Amino acid sequence: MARGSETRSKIMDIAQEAVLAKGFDSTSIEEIVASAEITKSGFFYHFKDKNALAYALIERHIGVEDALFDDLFGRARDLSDDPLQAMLIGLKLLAELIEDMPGGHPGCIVATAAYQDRLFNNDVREINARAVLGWRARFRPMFDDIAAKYPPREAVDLDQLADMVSTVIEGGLVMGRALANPAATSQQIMLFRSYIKLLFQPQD
Amino acid sequence: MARGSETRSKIMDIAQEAVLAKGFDSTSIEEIVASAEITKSGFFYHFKDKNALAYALIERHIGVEDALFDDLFGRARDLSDDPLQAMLIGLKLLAELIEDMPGGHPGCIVATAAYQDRLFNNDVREINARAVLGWRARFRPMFDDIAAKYPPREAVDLDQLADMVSTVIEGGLVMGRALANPAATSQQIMLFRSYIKLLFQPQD
DNA sequence: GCAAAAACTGTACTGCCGGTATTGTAAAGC
DNA sequence: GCTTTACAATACCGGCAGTACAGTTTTTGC
Repeated sequence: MARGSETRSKIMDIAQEAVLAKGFDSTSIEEIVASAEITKSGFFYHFKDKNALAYALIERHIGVEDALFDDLFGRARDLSDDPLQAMLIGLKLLAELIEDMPGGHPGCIVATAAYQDRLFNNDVREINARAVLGWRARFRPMFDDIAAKYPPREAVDLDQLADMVSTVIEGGLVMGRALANPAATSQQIMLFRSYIKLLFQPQD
Repeated sequence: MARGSETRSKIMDIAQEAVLAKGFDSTSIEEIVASAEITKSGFFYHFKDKNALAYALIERHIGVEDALFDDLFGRARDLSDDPLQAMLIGLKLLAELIEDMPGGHPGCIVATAAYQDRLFNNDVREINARAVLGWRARFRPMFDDIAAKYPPREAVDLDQLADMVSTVIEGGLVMGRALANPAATSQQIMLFRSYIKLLFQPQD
């Protein structure tokens, strides 16, 4: 029992590091098994193919990220009872968190999956979509609360606004990679925060 | 002269279609040469490796896109002398343009290149970075003009704001793919437009 | 009109990689 | 003590990027 899941997570750890550094397709199974000091048979015992590995990586990542976001926006909510202030604090904390992340954000895995669509099968695409919809489900109620208290100055669809969190992060990661500027993502999050402020905060 | 460049662009046309549909790595050279009715030797006569093909595709795409943006924001500028209004009109036109694009936006090529970083060599990464900086150079002066006339309500870095155009588009494309919703990108552009409006437009 | 360069064809091969197949085996659980 | 789990070992297939090299046609420059 213990032995099996240990090997499995060892494979996943090694794979995740390589995938974040080089991308999914340029990470070979043979390289992973060599690094994990197992044989190919061992790998295929745990994962029926490379898709299954991608699926497992994304699934695990979603869990970690959910816990992280629960903590982060929970703390923000502790710091202010006001839903708008809590959101602004949460976005600031998020920007700081991402900036401090060495070697980039694991969200790359999800984005990579989105772009290499045909490379993956339906299962991987579905769990990827579920992850994005999970973010929407997380942020939408927060924006509902904010909008209930502070009428937005512009008519906006709150689902689309919730999706903008993902958009800015994923887009920011792409920009960060393209420009070799790791700070890009957090800068873009701060701009989004500025938008939220202008959209909901009453003028003095 | 004519024959050579004809074959070359035929290869690129076929490759581009396949890359947009399936991604770069799952488009094989053998498949391209079969479709172009040439031999493998013919392909490698024009492109020394797959990197060179990617480079050529991105380079050509940048040219097309530049012309397209010149036209689009030129028309917007014709419709209004005010820099803010011109920007808002331009973003609206951009959102409509992207929405009407069947089969997604060619910008995918650039984003794919950013994400499959290690898959490509330095040349490809550099031209990709140049493309992103080109967008910044395009939008930054526009925001300078706007900010000179309408002082922004929030302190923002105008380079970062210019980069947000790219961010929202690239992020929107990722979201669109993940959710299988082609409208996502244009919706996100319209949210960015709403931000620009709130940031610069004087309150009544 | 002819030589040289450009634009290929044809064939054969290497090496990496994902995935399959099969046989065997040490350890854990019941 | 028998079965299941968790692998190891070896060998192989097919797809694909890229190379090598020799030969052939088409275009161009003089």
